[in-house]
Amino acid sequence: MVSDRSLEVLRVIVQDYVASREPVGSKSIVERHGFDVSAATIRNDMAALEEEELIVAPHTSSGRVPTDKGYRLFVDRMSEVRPLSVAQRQAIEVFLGQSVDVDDVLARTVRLLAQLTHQVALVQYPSTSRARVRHIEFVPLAPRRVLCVLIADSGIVEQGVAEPDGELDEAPLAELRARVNAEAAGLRLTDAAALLRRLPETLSAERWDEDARGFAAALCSAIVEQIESTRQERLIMAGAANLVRTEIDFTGSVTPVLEAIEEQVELLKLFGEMERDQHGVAVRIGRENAAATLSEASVVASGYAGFGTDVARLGVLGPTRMDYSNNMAAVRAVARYLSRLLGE
Amino acid sequence: MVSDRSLEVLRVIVQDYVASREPVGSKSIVERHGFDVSAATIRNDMAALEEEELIVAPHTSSGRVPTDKGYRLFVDRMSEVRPLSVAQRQAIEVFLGQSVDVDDVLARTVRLLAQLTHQVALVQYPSTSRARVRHIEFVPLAPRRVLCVLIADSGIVEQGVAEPDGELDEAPLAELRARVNAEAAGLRLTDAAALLRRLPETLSAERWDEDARGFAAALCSAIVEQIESTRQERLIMAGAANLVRTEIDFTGSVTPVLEAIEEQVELLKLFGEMERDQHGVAVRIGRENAAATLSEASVVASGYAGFGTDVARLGVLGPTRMDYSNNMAAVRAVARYLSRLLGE
DNA sequence: GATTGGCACTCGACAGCGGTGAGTGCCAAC
DNA sequence: GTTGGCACTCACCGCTGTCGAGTGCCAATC
Repeated sequence: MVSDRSLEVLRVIVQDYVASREPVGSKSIVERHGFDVSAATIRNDMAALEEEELIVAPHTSSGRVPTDKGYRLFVDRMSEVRPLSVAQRQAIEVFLGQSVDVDDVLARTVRLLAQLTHQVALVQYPSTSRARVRHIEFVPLAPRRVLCVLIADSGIVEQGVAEPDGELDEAPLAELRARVNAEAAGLRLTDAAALLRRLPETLSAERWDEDARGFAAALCSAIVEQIESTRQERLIMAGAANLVRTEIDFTGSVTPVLEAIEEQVELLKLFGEMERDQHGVAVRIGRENAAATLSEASVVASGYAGFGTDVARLGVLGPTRMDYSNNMAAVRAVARYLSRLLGE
Repeated sequence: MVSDRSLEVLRVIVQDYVASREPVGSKSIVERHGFDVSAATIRNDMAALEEEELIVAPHTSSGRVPTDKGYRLFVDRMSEVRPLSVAQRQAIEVFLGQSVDVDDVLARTVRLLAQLTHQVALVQYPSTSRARVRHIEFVPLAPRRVLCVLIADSGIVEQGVAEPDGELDEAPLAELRARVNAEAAGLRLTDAAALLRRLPETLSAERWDEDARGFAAALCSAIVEQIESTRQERLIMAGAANLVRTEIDFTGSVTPVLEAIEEQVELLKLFGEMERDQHGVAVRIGRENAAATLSEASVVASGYAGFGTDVARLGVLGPTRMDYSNNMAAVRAVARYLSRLLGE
């Protein structure tokens, strides 16, 4: 039985606790928030909230602290995601507006997000699992050295040098280039890899002798290698100092948390699982995270769109005691702006 | 007046203090290191070392701790940089051996270095200040959209999309490509940028009308932009958790240290100043660092060579109380291996 | 002259102790 | 349903006393 006023009490408990890091008591609630009831009444409400496991008292007779469940209710029902301030908006535009290449945009993005939220920011590199081939290019560098460039529609570019056994004139190289692009362009990267593995065999035997075919195979397999080694599953991080600053919110140490972030794999999995809610962002709170190391951490994330559909995710990570409203707003705004930028 | 035995005492003080983080006293020195003299004698030696400011006592009558000057003497005169263990060597080969592109190699390198040293590892992206143009490529993506790729001999590849006003057939585009490469290849990036700014004007007026010239100018300026925005001055970091683990070695907090690392600019400056010593690595200890935030930190760094001369530096950062021998050995070995890898 | 044992002294670490104050649960009264 | 009163709990703070590792100094010794 949780009354409306009780929910209001939960809200101020969350807000005050996030602001002060101190368990909040009934008296300070009525004093600081102009409730028209007495402290004893609030105590009754708090008892009800505790019954519902929305708050707990760290020790007998101390103020209350929100539980993960309490934060969850707060996030779902009570936090309006207020738009960013004008200054913050401008910061985004100024900070991201002048970048050229994707690496640079993402590096700036992650730093910006860390700055806006005062948390650790994470940006996943555009995933190639959904990305498609836009263009493949072969550039002769020297005899027996050909630069193979793969351009995906997520904007990423991979390159590598192939060292085929023989040589090939410009004309058949152009033919190969045309053929490869005609067949592979538009395919998903994984499909393109499969195609390229077979392609050399299908070259017409009249015009492609043994050597030329070997040459083509070398180039194709270089591209395949790039597809496979692509940085699809990579995260970049900024703002580690912010996490350390909140060290006190973690029992023990933040070391395992930082390690988990640097390991990436756990975070990538988590990013993959998260679903946007009605605000356009996804939030995982404390023990909602499967990983035990993250049981005192919350993650706010959103997908961002590249040249087509969502290509990857970005977000922030911090102690469960974080400013969800602000962080959700910042993550959403940055994701949107980044999408717009990459979509151009 | 520092005797030979006194230096030996300094060595064990450094070693024991690094190992235990506890100020080391005269008694434990004779006990644990088989000195053939009494504790009182060691105390006299310690008084001499203290006179020379090589060690200090944190409080009256507690064990001694090395000063920056003490560490410096240790590093310069007493630490033989012992080769890595076989297992460590193998780790390097396995970890780095299978990478394809430069981004990937460097990402692996920095993680490996963090793992080998248990410190924060830093790798500077190959500097372009000395790098030269290897190849420039223009790839038509769509009408009025041309991908411009710049390949430098440091191995880095920059790309961006130019959006010229008009259109151009393949033939003049090929001519432009040939011309640009003929003139720019081999130049330092900065010289190439200067050249490319002028180049469109020098195109023969007969075959290049107003529009075509504008088109060429758009492509050239895209390349110039890439040169200017190149990631020359970028650091990647790994092992932040290691720094946090050594938090106790920093008075106050590691937060400012982490911030300084993430800011990059101070570190890049520092990297730029460091000179290799006879071991092939450079070491900066505590207050030797100009930046006040790093006055309790030491940096061990080495340059690595790319396709020619030194292109950038890599190293580790940690508390002054670090295992210099091991870290110097690891940095040197990784730098050498990376150089070999990039030189191929 | 270098080395040694002895001795008084210093000082951080740790545990025990009581006072203080914010906060609680409960209850009877409104 | 709300309120004021009351006894109770417990973290926090500062104080105290003990313990032990380590020092500096000095006179005695090799």
